[in-house]
Amino acid sequence: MGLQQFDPTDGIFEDEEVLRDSHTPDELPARDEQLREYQDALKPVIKGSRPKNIFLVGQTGVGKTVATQMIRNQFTEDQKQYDHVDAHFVYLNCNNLNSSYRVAANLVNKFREPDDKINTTGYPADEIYTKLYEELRDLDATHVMFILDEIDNIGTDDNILYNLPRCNDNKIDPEEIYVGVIGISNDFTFRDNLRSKVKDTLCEEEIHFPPYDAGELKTIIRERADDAFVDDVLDNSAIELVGAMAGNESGSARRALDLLYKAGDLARRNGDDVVDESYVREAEPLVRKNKVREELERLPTQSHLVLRALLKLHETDQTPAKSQTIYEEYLGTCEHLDKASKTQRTIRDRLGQLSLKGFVACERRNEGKGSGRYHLYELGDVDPEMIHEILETELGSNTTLDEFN
DNA sequence: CTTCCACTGGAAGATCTGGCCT
DNA sequence: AGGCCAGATCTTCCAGTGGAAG
Repeated sequence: MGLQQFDPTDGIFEDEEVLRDSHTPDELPARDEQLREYQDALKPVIKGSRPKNIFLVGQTGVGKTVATQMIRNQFTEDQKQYDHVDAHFVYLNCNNLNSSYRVAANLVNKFREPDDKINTTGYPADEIYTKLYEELRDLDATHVMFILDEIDNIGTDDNILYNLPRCNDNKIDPEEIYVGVIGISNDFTFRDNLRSKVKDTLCEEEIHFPPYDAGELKTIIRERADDAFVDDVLDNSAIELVGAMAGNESGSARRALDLLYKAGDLARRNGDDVVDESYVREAEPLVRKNKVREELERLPTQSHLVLRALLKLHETDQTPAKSQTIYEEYLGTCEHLDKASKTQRTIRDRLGQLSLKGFVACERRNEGKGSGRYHLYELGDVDPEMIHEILETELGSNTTLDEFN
């Protein structure tokens, strides 16, 4: 059989990009109240006075980032008709930035050309702030609003959140530029762990984004599906089921759209021209499994080694096992694969992390005097086959290097 | 109620990497 | 080159823990 023609159309999707995370929709259903609050909170900026700091909280996939993009676009458009205000928005996703220092360094780079970026380590802490303030002074604008998405990543190191909202007090003349912060977090406890001074300034205006319920999710799905799918392809039963599933579980629109995309993808591969609820059912475990797989792959080498040791114990029916037993198996694994081994304490930390993520199940035992207190570990709710596969590629690839020596 | 086991997990600091500045 | 800086990861040390046994 010869090659088929390349054909941009398929029977299912009109524009599958619409279902992706990067897509900003024109409408944000069921978020009218939040959008109104958001606009109100930005009023001081359009008036040309000192901005308020804004804090958005809500779980993942409930529209915080999308709302911010929409508001930002609207604001940028509206301010064109006024001479007295020229606000810049600087967006930074703090994913993987676990300290104020790194956030500040990344903010500096937001103002710089690609060939002029600074490195994110090596400077004394206050120099980073000095550099940041210099960039701000050089900026030709009346306001700058820093949007710090997933700001909870910085943990308890809240320096940046202390300094930024206060830099108009001493570092930067408000005549030059006003500075405001918009913090976005999906961790509800984050705000409470901040120093109270920081909390008060950052959360001047707090906007809460609740999870979507099934009905709201269906509205969102219908809207997106209109652009994403070829007309009449998406069966109503699929919409109902995706809405119910995502609504039940997380209230996350992102999750609903992931599901919808996967269902469509399955139908396309199957050569079908209707996406109905059976495809959604088929898609659900695949979407979930994919998430787990990605997370497993991202684990550091030491965690992979620990998993490998545990997997071996699992296969020889020696689980659940004490950390001591696992450690001994781990030492054997390291030797076998010619990797440097770490101390027991480190491996205990790894086990703890694995169990937090749910890859490992942990049960505390206490047999009192004579046998003491300890933990028993076994594989968590993960398919051992999948762990095998992943370890093969992550660890096994190193052993094949031997051939080249 | 006290003892005591066999770990657990917090704290502090060592070591290594990668980068800045003079 | 040498001093300094921050992050990441790991080591060392050890007080603390919880509950059955005594």
